[in-house]
Amino acid sequence: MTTPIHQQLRDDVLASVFAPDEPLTEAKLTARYGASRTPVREALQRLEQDGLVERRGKAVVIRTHSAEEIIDIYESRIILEQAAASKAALKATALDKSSLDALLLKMRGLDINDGPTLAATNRAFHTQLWHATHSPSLISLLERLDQQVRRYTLTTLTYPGRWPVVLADYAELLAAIGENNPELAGQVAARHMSEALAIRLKMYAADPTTL
Amino acid sequence: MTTPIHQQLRDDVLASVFAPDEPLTEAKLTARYGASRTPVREALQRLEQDGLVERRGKAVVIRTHSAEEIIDIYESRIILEQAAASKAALKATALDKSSLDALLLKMRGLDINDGPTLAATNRAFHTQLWHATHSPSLISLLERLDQQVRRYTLTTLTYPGRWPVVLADYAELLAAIGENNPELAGQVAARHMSEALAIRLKMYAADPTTL
DNA sequence: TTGCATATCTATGTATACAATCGTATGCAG
DNA sequence: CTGCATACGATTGTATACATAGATATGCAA
Repeated sequence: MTTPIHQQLRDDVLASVFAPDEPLTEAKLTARYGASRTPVREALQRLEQDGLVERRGKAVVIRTHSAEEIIDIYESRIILEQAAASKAALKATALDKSSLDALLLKMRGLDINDGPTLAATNRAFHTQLWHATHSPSLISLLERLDQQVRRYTLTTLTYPGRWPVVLADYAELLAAIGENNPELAGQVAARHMSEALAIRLKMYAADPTTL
Repeated sequence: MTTPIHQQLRDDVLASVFAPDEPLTEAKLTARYGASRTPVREALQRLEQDGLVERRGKAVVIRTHSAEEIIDIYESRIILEQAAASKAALKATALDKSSLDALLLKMRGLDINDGPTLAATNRAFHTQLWHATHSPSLISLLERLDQQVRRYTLTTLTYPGRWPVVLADYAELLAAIGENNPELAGQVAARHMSEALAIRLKMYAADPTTL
């Protein structure tokens, strides 16, 4: 039931088009997207339920997360990524596996300094992995968590020396999935995500303003 | 941003007031709740995002889940309940612990045959446990999963011999939380939820119509 | 000048009119 | 009788008018 305006607005929010304190008034959005208030309101409501915006008093504003909240979400995600990796090791089809292999191959060829492409491809890899679980509930939960913090693009991928480790982790992960070893796959995923969180915390400690 | 009509409609849906194939037309709901189409539409949209209703073609109908889908949700819930128990063992305050103790005490005094009360109190216990994690993301994910299958009230609690085991499990769980043992707490929770799923599967195998 | 009361203005909440669409019934032809 | 085309009806999608509330500015009095 995702309307065009909902997609546009969500994309704009995720692309940080709006400032965190800028009120998203319905009038402004109707002008911007050329629709009437009704679809705009519905889009806003969906974004609110997705945790992307929040009501502050009467106004709707971009939702920001404290460092604690981001860490909390990240910790939940570690749990779910581990579970997803395990389940993927049990449920992945040959097609799933070859898609993941192809993605990893693609990632190996990327420019290590092209942050946005790295981030996008990395996300594609994760998404593909989630789908390899063939578990609608896991997919939905992970998409939800990811979306909530996607705006905080301080990705760990460009952290010095990180990218090769990421590629190695993924290779190990795919190997575990390839041989249907759920424990190992889950363990690798958990370690990988935990390291990402650790780097994130380190970056935050070094400069708390760059969430 | 939860409107009165949204609450009423959700309560009615969770109480199985509507048949799974009955179209929830906006006209019918405006009449039932005495509001105009706009708030009704917003309520329907929220329920759709929560996975309680779905659009079938143009109509909105109660969302039903296949046995596979219910099992899938249950498996995800096992993961999250384990995580929640672990985190509760780390984060629960003295107040959290005493609230849980009080709830368990209350559960011990319940009539073993009063299914609805058993289910309600059991849910209260779980909810309290979730909150003891002080993790907004975990709470939100668990509430989401719970809500999606709450209508399938075929609770395992009235299965012969189950209730005493439940009470024993909870006592063990609270003990683990009391001594801040996250591994044990998580393990107990996982075992508890897995057994519940196993019973559910057994009940389903015996009579596939009673989801 | 400060404090409060009040008026006004702006944005949202609600109702309803209008448009578009989907499903269905109906009629006609083969 | 069956198949398809068409027209109609019901329901949702969209726009807008109206109601309401919250914030802010204004003016008066102390």
